[in-house]
Amino acid sequence: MSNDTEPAPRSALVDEIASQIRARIMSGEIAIGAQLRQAELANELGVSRTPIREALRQLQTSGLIEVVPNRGAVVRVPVPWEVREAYQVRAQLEGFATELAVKRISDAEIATLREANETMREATVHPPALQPGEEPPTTTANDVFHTTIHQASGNQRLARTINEINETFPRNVSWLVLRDDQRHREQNVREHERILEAIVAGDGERARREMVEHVVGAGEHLARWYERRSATVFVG
Amino acid sequence: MSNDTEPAPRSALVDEIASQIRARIMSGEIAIGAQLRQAELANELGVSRTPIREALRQLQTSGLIEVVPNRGAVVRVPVPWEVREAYQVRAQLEGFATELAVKRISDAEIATLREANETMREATVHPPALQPGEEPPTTTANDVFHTTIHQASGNQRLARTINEINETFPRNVSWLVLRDDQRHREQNVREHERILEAIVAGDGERARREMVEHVVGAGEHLARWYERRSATVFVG
DNA sequence: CATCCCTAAGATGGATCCATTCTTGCTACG
DNA sequence: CGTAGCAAGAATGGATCCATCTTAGGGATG
Repeated sequence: MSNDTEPAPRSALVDEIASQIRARIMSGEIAIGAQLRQAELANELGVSRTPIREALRQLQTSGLIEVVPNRGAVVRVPVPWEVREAYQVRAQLEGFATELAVKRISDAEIATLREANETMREATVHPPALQPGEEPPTTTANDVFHTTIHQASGNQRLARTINEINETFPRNVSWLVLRDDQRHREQNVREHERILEAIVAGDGERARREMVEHVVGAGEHLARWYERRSATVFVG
Repeated sequence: MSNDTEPAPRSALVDEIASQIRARIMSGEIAIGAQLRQAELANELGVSRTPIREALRQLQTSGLIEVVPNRGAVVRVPVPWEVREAYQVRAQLEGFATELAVKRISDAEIATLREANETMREATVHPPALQPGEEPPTTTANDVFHTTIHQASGNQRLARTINEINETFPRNVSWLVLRDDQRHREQNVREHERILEAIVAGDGERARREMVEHVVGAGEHLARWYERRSATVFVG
C-alpha cells in the first residue's frame, strides 16, 4: 500500500494527489478541522491548483472533507453520534463479511489471521516506543486481520463499502484511542481470537455475532474519544 | 452571538452540475457505456469545462462513471456479478434498516408504507401507459417504501450508504426489468406486504429476513437483465 | 472604549489557454 | 487486397487569468 511501481495502466495524477492528501489526513499530519488551502497544497505537491481542486472534490464525495462554497475545504470533524452510526453500519458489514468468509476461507488466509493476532498480542504485551505520527504495530496487525477477512468474503463490493466507511475517520485517532488504554488493547486481542476461533470452527453464525459486537465496541471507544475531545475544545 | 444566519446553504454549482449529470444517467437519457464529453456537457449546461471536470470527479468516486486518463469518461457498464455483489451488500443494509425501523417506526410512517404498497398494487393491476423515459408509478412507490424504512431506522449513515449503492446503477434499468415481467411485479407487491406485516407485528427478526430475501431477489432479476444485455451485445 | 463601516488583501471558482495524447482516416507498401 | 504507418483533427489535462466572495484590519463615530 506504500509503493506504486505500477507499470500497468498509468494512474491519473488527480487520483495520486487525492491519495496523498488523504494519507496526510489519515496520519494526522493534517488535523481534523484544519483548513485545506488550495494554493498551499499546490505548492507542496508541485502542481497547479487545477488537479488539487479535482482531488478535493473526490475527498468531498467520499465524506472525508467538507467544502463550503467560497470558503474552502476543511477536514470534517466527526460528531460522536456520527461515529456510532457509522460503526453500527460497519459492524453489520463486517459481520456479514465474516459469515461469508467462514465458507470460503483458505488455510493460507487462516494462517495470516493467526499471524496478525500473534503480532497484536506481542505488541500489546510489549508496546514498542514509537515516533510521533508512526503507526503502531497493533493497528497495522488489526488492519491485516480485518482486510484478510474482507478478502476471504469474496465480495469486493463489500470490502469497498467497508473501506469507504473507514476512510471517513482519520486513522491516527484510532492509534490515540488504543495508545492510552491497555485494557482496550487486551480486549481487542481477546475478541480477535474469539472471532478467529469461530471461523476455524466453521461457525458462521457465531463468528458473525462476535464480529458485530467487536466492531460496535470499537466504535463506542472511538465515539467516546470524540466526545472527550469536543468537551475539551469547548472548555479550554 | 450565535448567528448561523444562513438563509440558504447555497449549494455549490459543481454539486448542482453533478446532480444533473447523474439524473441524466439515472433516467437513461445518457445510456450505460456512453461517452461523456466535457465540451458537450459544458455547452448543454451553459458553463465552462472546469466545473464539469470537477463534477465528473465526483461521479467517478461514487462509482457511477469510469474515467480513463486522457481518454475521458464513460458511464460504467455493470457486470452481472458486480450487481449480485452490490445487492448482497444492499440486502444486508436494508435488512438491518428494517430491523432498526421496527423499534422506532411511527404510525405516520406505517401509513406511508401502506399507501406506497397500495399505489404499487394498483399500478401493478392496472399498468398505466407511459411516455418513454417516464418513471413508472410502481418504481416511485417502491422508492417511497424503501426510503421510508431508511428514515425510520434513524441511522442517517445507513441511509446514505444504501443510497450510494443504489446510485451505482441507472434507475431506468430497474424500470425495464419490471416493465416486461408481470410476475415479478406481483411478487414485488407480495414481498412488500409481507415485510410491512412483519413490521406492524413488531417482529424485527422476521422483517429483517423478509427484507434481505426481497432485496437479493431484486438483485438477481437485475443481474439477469445485465446478463441478457451483454449476451445481446456480444452476439449482435 | 466599544461598535460599525469601509477598504484591502487573500482565497475560491469559473473561464480560457496551450501542451500532450488519443483517435481516425488516408496513404503507401508488402 | 490487407496492413502498417503517418498525419490531421479532436479531446483531455495542467496551468494561468480574472471576477467575486470572504475576511481581517484600521479608522471614524457615537
